[in-house]
Amino acid sequence: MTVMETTVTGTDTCAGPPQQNRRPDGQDRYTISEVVALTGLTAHTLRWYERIGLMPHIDRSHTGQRRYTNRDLDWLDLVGKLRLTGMPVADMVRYAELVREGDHTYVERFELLKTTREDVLARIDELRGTLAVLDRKISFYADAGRALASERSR
Amino acid sequence: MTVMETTVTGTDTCAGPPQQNRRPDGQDRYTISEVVALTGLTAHTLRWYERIGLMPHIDRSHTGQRRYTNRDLDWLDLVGKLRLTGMPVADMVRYAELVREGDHTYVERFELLKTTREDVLARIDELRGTLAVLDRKISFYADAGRALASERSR
DNA sequence: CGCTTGCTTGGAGTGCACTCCAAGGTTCTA
DNA sequence: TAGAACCTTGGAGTGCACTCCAAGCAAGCG
Repeated sequence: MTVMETTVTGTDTCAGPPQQNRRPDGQDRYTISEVVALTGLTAHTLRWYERIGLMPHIDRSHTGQRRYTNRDLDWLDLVGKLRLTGMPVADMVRYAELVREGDHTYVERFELLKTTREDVLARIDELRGTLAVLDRKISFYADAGRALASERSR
Repeated sequence: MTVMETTVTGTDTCAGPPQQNRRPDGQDRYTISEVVALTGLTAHTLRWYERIGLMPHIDRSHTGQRRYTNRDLDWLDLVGKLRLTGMPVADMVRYAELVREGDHTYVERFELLKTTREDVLARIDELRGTLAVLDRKISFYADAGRALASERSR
């Protein structure tokens, strides 16, 4: 047995803080509307994620309705975070493919995450730059406002 | 003469750091391709900005070609910063309208800038949150990689 | 059982921010 | 003065990330 089999295979979760409102593993078969409530995504979006390969194939009830597991919710949490970074959906799909392809893709996943991290840092810097401009203009308007007020009170 | 007339009317620039590659005021009549070179925007986008009211009407040569001024470049710099904040174009158009409408809109402009500032701060926080998740996953992959390497060397 | 609410599908539609096109006039350099 | 490069317009097209639709089956309740 290799290290990869025990540590990287399958889940790719390396779970974060424990999630609220979940059922214990074993009874974790959520309907799509429960997942809507838990994630804030729409049912449309959940089905669309599945169609484009951003989700694994979701388990189905005997009549064909989707039943999501805790693992699916973990994956959606990660996708949510990646989406917040501004990562394009196509890149997230690529990451999902790498996970599905198995252990031999772990270097590529690692690189993808590091690149994303750099992008986030760059974006934060960019935003700090805009903040400087914004603050300059805001204090300009504040000064103008104060001057106007003293003008009025004369 | 009111304070507003001298400080807020017209330019709305409250200039930032001096810009490179510009001609002195008075000889500032740039063609669209010069503005493309200076701003990194495309000519299409510059014309589109004008059409939707994000730019004031640009001065024209006697044959109808656009001639941009230093003031137009200042405005484009501000628009670029606002765009970097993620502000929707429609909101930037709204801001441009307020500037055109004159001094009595200055409170609304002030509020808009402060709201934008709050949005930027929130976005930075959000990105910091994603950074935490990213760092956790990255160190997970790094550990898996190191473990695999020592496995191989045995 | 009937009723309401929920879930299914493929495909079409939406909103945003550009991006490009055709057909023709303008400006510059040799 | 010829040719290349640049500029003009309205309107159509693009790519992204959803978002919605119609028509029909499924689930839960009195």
